[in-house]
Amino acid sequence: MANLRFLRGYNDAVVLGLARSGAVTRVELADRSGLTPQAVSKVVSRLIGDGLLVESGTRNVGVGKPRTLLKLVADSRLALGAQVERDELRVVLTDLAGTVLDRAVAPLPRDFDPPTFVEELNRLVDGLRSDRLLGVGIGFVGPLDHRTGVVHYPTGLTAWHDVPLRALAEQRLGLPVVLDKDTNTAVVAEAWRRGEELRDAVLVLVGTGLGVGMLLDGRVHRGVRTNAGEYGHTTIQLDGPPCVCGRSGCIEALHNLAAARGDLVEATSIVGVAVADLVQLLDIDHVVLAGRAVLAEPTAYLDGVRARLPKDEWLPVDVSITPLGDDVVAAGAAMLLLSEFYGRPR
Amino acid sequence: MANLRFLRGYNDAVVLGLARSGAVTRVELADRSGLTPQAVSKVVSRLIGDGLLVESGTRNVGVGKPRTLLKLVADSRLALGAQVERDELRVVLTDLAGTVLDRAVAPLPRDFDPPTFVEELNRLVDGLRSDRLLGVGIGFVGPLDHRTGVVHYPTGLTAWHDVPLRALAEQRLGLPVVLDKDTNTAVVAEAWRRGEELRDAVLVLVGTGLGVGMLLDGRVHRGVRTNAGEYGHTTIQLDGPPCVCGRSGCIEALHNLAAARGDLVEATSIVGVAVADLVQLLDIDHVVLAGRAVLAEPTAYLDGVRARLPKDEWLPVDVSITPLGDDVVAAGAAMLLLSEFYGRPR
DNA sequence: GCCAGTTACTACACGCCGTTGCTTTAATCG
DNA sequence: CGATTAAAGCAACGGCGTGTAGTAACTGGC
Repeated sequence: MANLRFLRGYNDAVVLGLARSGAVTRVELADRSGLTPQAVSKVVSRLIGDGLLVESGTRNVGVGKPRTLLKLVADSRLALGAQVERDELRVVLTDLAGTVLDRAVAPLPRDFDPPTFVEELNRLVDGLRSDRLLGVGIGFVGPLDHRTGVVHYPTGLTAWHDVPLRALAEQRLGLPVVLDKDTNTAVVAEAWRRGEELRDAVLVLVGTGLGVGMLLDGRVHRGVRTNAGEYGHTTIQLDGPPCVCGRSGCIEALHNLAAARGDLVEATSIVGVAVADLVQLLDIDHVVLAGRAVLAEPTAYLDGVRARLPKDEWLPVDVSITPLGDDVVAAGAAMLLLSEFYGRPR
Repeated sequence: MANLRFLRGYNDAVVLGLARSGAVTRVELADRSGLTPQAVSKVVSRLIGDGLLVESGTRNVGVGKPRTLLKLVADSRLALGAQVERDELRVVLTDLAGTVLDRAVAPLPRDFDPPTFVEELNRLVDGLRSDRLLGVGIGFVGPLDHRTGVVHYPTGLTAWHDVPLRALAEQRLGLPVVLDKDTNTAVVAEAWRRGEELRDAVLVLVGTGLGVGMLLDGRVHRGVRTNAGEYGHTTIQLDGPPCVCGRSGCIEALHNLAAARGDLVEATSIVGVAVADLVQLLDIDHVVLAGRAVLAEPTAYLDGVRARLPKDEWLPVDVSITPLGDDVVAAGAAMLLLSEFYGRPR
C-alpha cells in the first residue's frame, strides 16, 4: 500500500538523509535525489517550517545566482538509545545528526527481571530528559520481535519469556519506544550517520557472541522474525569442537577458544574468514567492526579481516572500526527511533 | 525519489501480485493490500481497462451484495526467458501467471562467443515469437551487472569480457531485454508465481557450482555489483581440501568431492549444513532447492537439508523442490522481465 | 556603471493520486 | 415484499510532484 502521505514522507526522508551528510544546496539535493527543483523547493520549505533545516549562507559556483546553503538543525530533535547487556545498561542521548551528546551507564543485577530493568531504565532516562526528546530506542540481545516489541527468551535472563518490553517501557516512560536486536541498532547507527551514501554494509559485533547487522540496499535486514544476523553459530569447521548451541565447529566457538588461549592471530583470522564469506555471499562493500573484543584489539581485528578479503578485486571492500566505540548499540537504538519519525516510511 | 507515477505503479503491482495467487474480490484485495475499497476500485478498473483482469462471476459471503470475482487474464501478456549455460541454451515462453507454455533447447558450442550466442538466441526466440510478447529475460552465469546489462568475465567463456549483452540482444531481437544472474532469475520464478505471499526465501541452485538466490523482504538481493549469492565458496571446513577458487574447505569443493565418490549422504549433508547456516543468518522461512544435482536426487537432498535444520523451533522452515524443474532459471528470467513491466517500480 | 547572460529559486495552474461522503446495486432475512 | 446488509461506483476534495513562466541575484563584457 502506498498513498500520498507515504509519498511525502519518503521524499522528506530522502532530502533529510542527504542533508544529514553535511551542508547542501537545493540544486545538489535535486541532482542527488532525482526530484525536480520545484519538488525540492517544496520539500525544503516544509522542512524549514518544521525547524529541521535552516538556510546558512550561499555558495557561489561560477556565473549566476549563488546557491543557498542548507544546514540540518541537528539539535532540533533528540532521542535516547539504550543498550541492554547481561550486566549493564547504557543510555545515550543523540541529536538528529546521530552525534552522541550525553550518556549514562549503570550496572544491572545478575539475571535481572523486567520490572527491575524498566525502573532502572526510567531512572537513567530521567537523568537525560529534554523537551525536544522524541522517544527511546532499545537495543536488546535476541531473540525478540521488532514489530511487536516483545522480548522472547534471551539466554541467561530467566525472567524474560515473551515480555512485551516496548509496551511496558512506553507506559513507564511516557515516551514512544522502539525495540530491536543489538546488532540491528548498531548497523542503524552507521547507516543513519552516513546518510544516503551508505546503502550496503555489514556490522560485525564481536563480544561474547558474534552477531552481524545487515544493511542491504539501504534497509536493515531483519528476517521474518527479527532474528537475522545470528552469525556466530555458522559452521566453519565441520568436525570442529562442540559449541554451546549443540552443533560443532561454529565461528563463535572457534573464535572464543582461540581468544581464550591468547592466540589473537588465530582469533582474528577466524573472524576474517567469516567476514570474507559474508562479503562474498551478500556482495557488500562496507564492513564495520564493533564489540568489546574488537575495541580491545582494534588493529589486530582490522588486519585479520583485511588479510582474508579478496585482493585486487574489481570490488574493493572498505573495512573500518566503528567510530562510536562502546556507544554504537545504544546510539544506534536512538537513531532507530529517529528513523521512525524522519526515516523512510514503510 | 518518488512521484505519482511511482505511487500508481506500486499499487497496481500490489493488486496484480495479489490477483496472481488466484481468483480474488475487490474487498479481499482491500483487506490484504491495506488500500481503501475506493482505491482498489480505481486500480482494478485500470487493470481491467488494460486487459490484465476480468470479472468472472460472484461469490456470496452471507447477507448483502455478493462480491465480484476477479481473475488474472494470464495470457494477455507473454514473456520469454533464456537460461545460458556453458553447453546449452534454453528458452521458455511464460504467461503473466508464470506458467510455462512452451520451450526450446539448443546446444551451445564449447567456449561460444557473444555473436554466436546472440544469433542462436535469436533463432530460438523467433520460434516462440508472439504478438503479445513483452520482451526477453536472460539468466546468465556471473559475474555480471544487472543494471547495466554487462557480462563481466564468466569462467570458461574466454570471449566474454565486459560484453554489453543486454544492448546486443535488444538490438538483434528488437525487444526489451533484462539480464540477471541465474540464481536471481530462479528465485524470481518462485517469488513471482507465489505472489505477495512469499516475501523471504532462499533458492539454492546446486549444479557444478552452488549458488543461492535471495528474496529478502519481498525484493531480490543482488548486492552492490549484482554478485551476491556466491555461496559455493564459503568456508565450511577451515583445514579442508583446496578449492579451485584458491581458498580451501569451500562448500562446493566438499560437496563435489563427496558427490564424485558417490557418497550422496555426505554430499546432501554438506548442503544441509550450509542451508541451515544460511537460514540462521538470514532468518528465512522458505528454502527452495533446484539445479541439476538436486533434480537428479530430489528426495535425498530434501532429506539432507531438512535433517540439518533446527527442529521444534518457533520458526518452522518450509523446504521444497522447485516445481519448475529444469525450467526454473529460464522461466524466472521471463518473470523478471514481466516484473519490469508489472512488478513494483524502484 | 550598466546591461546581457546565466543560474537559483518560486508562484501558480495543472494533472492525477488516494480519500471522504454519499448513492446505487444486489443480495439475504423476517 | 419491505428492511437490512454489504459491495461497488460517483463526485467533490486535498495534496502530491510537474510544467511553465516569472523573479532574484550573481558574473562578465563593454
